[in-house]
Amino acid sequence: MGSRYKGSTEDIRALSAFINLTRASESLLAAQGRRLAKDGLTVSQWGVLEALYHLGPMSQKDLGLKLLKSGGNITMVVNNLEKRSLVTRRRVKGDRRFVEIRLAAKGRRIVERTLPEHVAGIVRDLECLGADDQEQLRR
Amino acid sequence: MGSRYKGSTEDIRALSAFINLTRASESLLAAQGRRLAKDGLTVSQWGVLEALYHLGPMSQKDLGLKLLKSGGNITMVVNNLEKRSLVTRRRVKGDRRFVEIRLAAKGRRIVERTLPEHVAGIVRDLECLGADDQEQLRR
DNA sequence: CCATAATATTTTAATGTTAAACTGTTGGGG
DNA sequence: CCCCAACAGTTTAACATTAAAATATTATGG
Repeated sequence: MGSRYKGSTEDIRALSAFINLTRASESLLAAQGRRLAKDGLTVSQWGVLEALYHLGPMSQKDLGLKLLKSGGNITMVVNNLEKRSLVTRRRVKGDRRFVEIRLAAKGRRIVERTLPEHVAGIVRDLECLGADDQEQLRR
Repeated sequence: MGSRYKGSTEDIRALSAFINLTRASESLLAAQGRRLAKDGLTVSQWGVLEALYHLGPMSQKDLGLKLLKSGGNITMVVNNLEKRSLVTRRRVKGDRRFVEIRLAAKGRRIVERTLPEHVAGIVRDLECLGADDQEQLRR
């Protein structure tokens, strides 16, 4: 949004807040993307791997709910992870509609090797904000 | 990011702030996307139209700097706007490397018709935050 | 003047993203 | 028992996004 909209004071305040929130978020996400790219991963792929690592195997449906993404999107991201043998797909016995996604050994090794570094990156990116600001962000 | 990472208190605070910032931003952007979809526009297309409306004709290079997007991306978004006659492309006399993008009459009408409504939407989405919070967001 | 570096844009290949249509599978009501 | 609604996943079409290679144009140092 441009900064030249001629509106009320509240309008300008809201637009400015919107722009800054969006810019800050994009900037953090881009920084994380650059770090992940060094390990050949995208932000979405990392989201899936980390969810599986912390929560265990789950269906694509659950991954979509967890990551707030559409079913079609999860299919695509899981495809790309499966191609590289980072996760496995298995039809669920008993209800063959579901597919259970599971971290493969290779995927688990990558998560365990890179998790500390990626957490450290986020902490570093956010340390410019004081602890109070970070708390505030969690309103 | 999952909420189960076993790390220090600062780690958890930073991760939590990161998640909330990202979620909030995605949620606002999604709401704006839904509003824009009613007018057949995407968030990116709206960004270009609004920049041209408020700042006047400019090169794709400048659009990219303004919107923080890659050159290839601007080419694509402008293509889609050009197809629908919302903007025009013109090689710049004097330096034919540049392409000047200009709001077409149809594009200008759309912006003028929908700008107030989209600004109102953002204000509405952010009014859950007090004025102080919005100010804080502009740190 | 000219070879070459720099610059703006386009193209390409890969991934992400959604909505909507489509394919199987399951469960329930008649 | 069987039809059909509900549900999980896949596919498709359209758009977004980037990095990197390719094109075209301009500027510049020698």
